[in-house]
Amino acid sequence: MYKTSKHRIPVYESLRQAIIEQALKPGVKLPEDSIGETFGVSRTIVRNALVRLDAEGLVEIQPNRGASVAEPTIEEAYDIFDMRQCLEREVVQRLCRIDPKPVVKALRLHLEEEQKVLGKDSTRSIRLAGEFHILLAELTGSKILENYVNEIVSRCSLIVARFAQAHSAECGVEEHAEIIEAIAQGDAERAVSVMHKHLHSVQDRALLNPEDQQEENISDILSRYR
Amino acid sequence: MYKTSKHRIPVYESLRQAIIEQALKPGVKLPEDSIGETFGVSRTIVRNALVRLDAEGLVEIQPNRGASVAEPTIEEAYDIFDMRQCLEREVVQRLCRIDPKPVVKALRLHLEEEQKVLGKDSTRSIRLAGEFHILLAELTGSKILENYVNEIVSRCSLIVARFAQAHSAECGVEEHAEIIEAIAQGDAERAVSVMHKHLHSVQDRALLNPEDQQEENISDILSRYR
DNA sequence: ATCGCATTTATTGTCCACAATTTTATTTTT
DNA sequence: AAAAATAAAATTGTGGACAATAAATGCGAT
Repeated sequence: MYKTSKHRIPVYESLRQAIIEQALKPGVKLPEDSIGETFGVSRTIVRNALVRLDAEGLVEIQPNRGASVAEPTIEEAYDIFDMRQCLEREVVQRLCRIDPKPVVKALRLHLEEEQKVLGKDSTRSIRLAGEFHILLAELTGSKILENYVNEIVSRCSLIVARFAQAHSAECGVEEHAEIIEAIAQGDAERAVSVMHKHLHSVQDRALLNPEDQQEENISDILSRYR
Repeated sequence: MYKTSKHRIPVYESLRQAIIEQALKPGVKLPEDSIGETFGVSRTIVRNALVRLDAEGLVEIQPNRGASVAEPTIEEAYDIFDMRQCLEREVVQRLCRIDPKPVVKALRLHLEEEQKVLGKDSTRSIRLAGEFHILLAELTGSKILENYVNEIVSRCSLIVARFAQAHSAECGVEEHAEIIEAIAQGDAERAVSVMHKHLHSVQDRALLNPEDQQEENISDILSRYR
C-alpha cells in the first residue's frame, strides 16, 4: 500500500480518479482490452490495476464476467458512512491532542484554496473538499489512518455518484472552517461534534434525496402505474 | 474485496495464511517463479495474489526487485496497534448496542473451541485467538468494519512475527471471556475498557520484549563490544 | 412477430516468451 | 588480497497467444 507499490502505473491512478470524480459511473463495464488500448498498455497492466481497485472496493470483479465500477447498495452506503464517522472522529480526536500550530496552518492554507475556486470550477471544488479530509488524516501522522480515510473518502464519492443528484453533495466550506476552529482551540469535544454534523449532512445530501426511488425494484415502481 | 473477488485463488489464501501463521517470516523473499511452481500455476496468478497482499500491507513489492513479506518498523507497529484499538473499540461499542443474545451465544461457542485446544495445538490456538476478534467484528453486521478488523489483525500477526519471541503473544483466553461477559451485560464502558487492556497486553507482549535490541542498528550494537 | 436454439463474436483466464533489470559469480586490475 | 570491472545467472515487467467462458447475433419453428 505504500508508494513503491503502485508501480507508478498511470492506469491505476487514472481509473481511480475517473471513478472518484464520477466520470465513470457505478455499474459501467471496464473491459481490459479497451482500457489497455486507451492507455497504450497490455491487458496485464490493466488487470493488475483492476485487482487493486477491487481490493479497495471501487471496482467489482466478477469471475469470467469482468470488472465494472462498484455499485454500492443503500445498505453498504450507510455502512460505509458509519465507518467514515468512526475514522474521522479518531482523526479529529488525535489532532486535538497534538500541537495545533502546524496543523492549523496547513489546514487554513488548504481552506483558502477551497474558497478560491468556490463556484468557479466545480470538479476541482469537489476534489479539494475530499482532499481536505485526507489532509486532516495525514496531519495525524498515522500512515494507516491516512490510508483508511483516503480509501473511505473515495468510496463515499462513489456513493454520491450513485445516489445523489448532481452537485448536491459537495462539502460545505464553512463547515470545514468550523472544524479548523475547533482544532485550533484544542476543543476535542466540539471538533468531534462538528465533524459528526458535517459528515452527517454530507451523508444526508447523498442518501436522503428524492431520487432514492431509483433504488426501488421495478415492480414497486410499475405498481403505481397500473 | 468481496467473496467473488478473490477468484477462489488458493495461492492468495495460502500465502496469506502462511504469513499470518508466521511460516513465512518478515523479510522472506517471494519469487514469483518458485511460488508458481509449488502451486502449479503460472507467474501471472502469483503476481495478482502478491499485488493483493501488497495492498493489504502483508507483502511489500519493490519495483524490479520483487516481493517479500512485509517488515513493519517499530513505528509502523505502534501505528497499527493504535489503529486496531480504534477499530476494536468501535466493534465492542456497537455490539453493546444490539441484542446480546445471539452475539453472546456465538462468542461463547467460539470460546469453548479456544479452551478445548488450549495448550494442545499451538498453531490452531493462535489462529482461533485471531478469529475471535474477527468474529466480534463480523457480529456487528458491518462488512466494512469486519474487513478492516480482519486486515489489521493479520498485520498484527505480522508484527508479532517480527518482534515477539515465540509464543509470547497469544491472546489470553480469560480476557476473551471477560469481553464476552461485558457484552452480555451490555456494559459498553466496561467492554471497551477490557478490550483496551486486552489489546494493550497483546501489544506489550509483542513490542516490549528484550529482543527489541534486534532492531538497533549495527553500530549501536557493536559500540557495546569495543 | 416471438420465443427458443445454434452460431458467431467478444471478453476473460491462463500460460509462455522475450526484453529489461537486478543479483550473483568471475575475472581483471591495482 | 582487495577493489573494480566484467560476465553470467536469475528474476521481474510486459506483451501477446490460445483456450474457456459469456454475450450477442441470427435462424428457424410455432
